[in-house]
Amino acid sequence: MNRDSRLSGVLHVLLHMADQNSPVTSEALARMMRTNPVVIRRIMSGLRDQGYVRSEKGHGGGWTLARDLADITLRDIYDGIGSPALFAIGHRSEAPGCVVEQAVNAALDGSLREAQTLLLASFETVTLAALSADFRERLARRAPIQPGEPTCVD
Amino acid sequence: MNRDSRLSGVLHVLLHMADQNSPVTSEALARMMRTNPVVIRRIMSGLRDQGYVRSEKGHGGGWTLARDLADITLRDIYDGIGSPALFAIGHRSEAPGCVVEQAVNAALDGSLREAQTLLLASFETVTLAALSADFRERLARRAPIQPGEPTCVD
DNA sequence: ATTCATGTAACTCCATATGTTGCATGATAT
DNA sequence: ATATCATGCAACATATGGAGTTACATGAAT
Repeated sequence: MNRDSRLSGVLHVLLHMADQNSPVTSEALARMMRTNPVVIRRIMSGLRDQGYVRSEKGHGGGWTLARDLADITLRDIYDGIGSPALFAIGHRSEAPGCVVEQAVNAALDGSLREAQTLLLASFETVTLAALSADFRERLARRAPIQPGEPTCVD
Repeated sequence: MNRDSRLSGVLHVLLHMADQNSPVTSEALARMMRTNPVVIRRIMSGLRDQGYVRSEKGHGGGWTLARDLADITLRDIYDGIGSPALFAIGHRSEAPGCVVEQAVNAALDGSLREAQTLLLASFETVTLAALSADFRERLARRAPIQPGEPTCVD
């Protein structure tokens, strides 16, 4: 997986899970994502603790969605994975002694805070159901699909 | 210097340069930023090529601003250092074969593009002159300063 | 009991940013 | 002229963090 792609990766996993009616194993998800099962468990553990997904051990075990897709927004998932830093640019130091630095921080903070507010609000307007619908539409436009045919080659 | 702090660092350097009426050496700037002179030269080379600053060799050499502070915005500097990635979250892959991934990318792209537009527009409204004025105001509020006294301990 | 699946800690691997060294180039001072 | 000062730049070293991997424990279904 690329760098800084946890949110993207988790969304990918969740949508694939939504497409199944039985639990999906970490191994199966890992194959889809071209990564390691442990990585899947790692990025899903937060979402499990927050009640978005369930995991079960043993035969027939694996991961299942714990909520309706319509009740989960991108914002929920973003928070669920621990609200990682949104921006790649930031401060040199948090509490600078240098007054120049204080002025720079204040200016950047202002702009970044504004953008962050907008971005998170935007995340709140997108549900996983909407993403799934978009997915199905793209699929239909692309090619007819047979029941049981895999929808992911990545 | 911290990670992802080029913009912040460059702004810091520029404001300190603005405070001097003679060229400032990379070494002096490096001391202020607690880093290495070569790092300073590295992050300044782009700005020099774009005409925001000048560098001169030899005795009395160093860095000088090539434009009025009022004519430089945060956006200019951001572009000047090469328009680095703004966001810490992104795609798993650019041209995914998986339709699920395409839908995820499209959704994230929409939100991110929106936020990026706002952020860059915000950067355009802030001039270095405004930053410098803010710096002087903070300085005055803090403590009287003697002529020649250093204004930076970072 | 065996098999399957997750939970988790500890480790390796790797990409990237930063820091450092060394030397070439050019400008100024004496 | 020559010594000194400063940037320009390439090459290398180091540090950091994310991703991947291994190993083993736990618990559920057959």
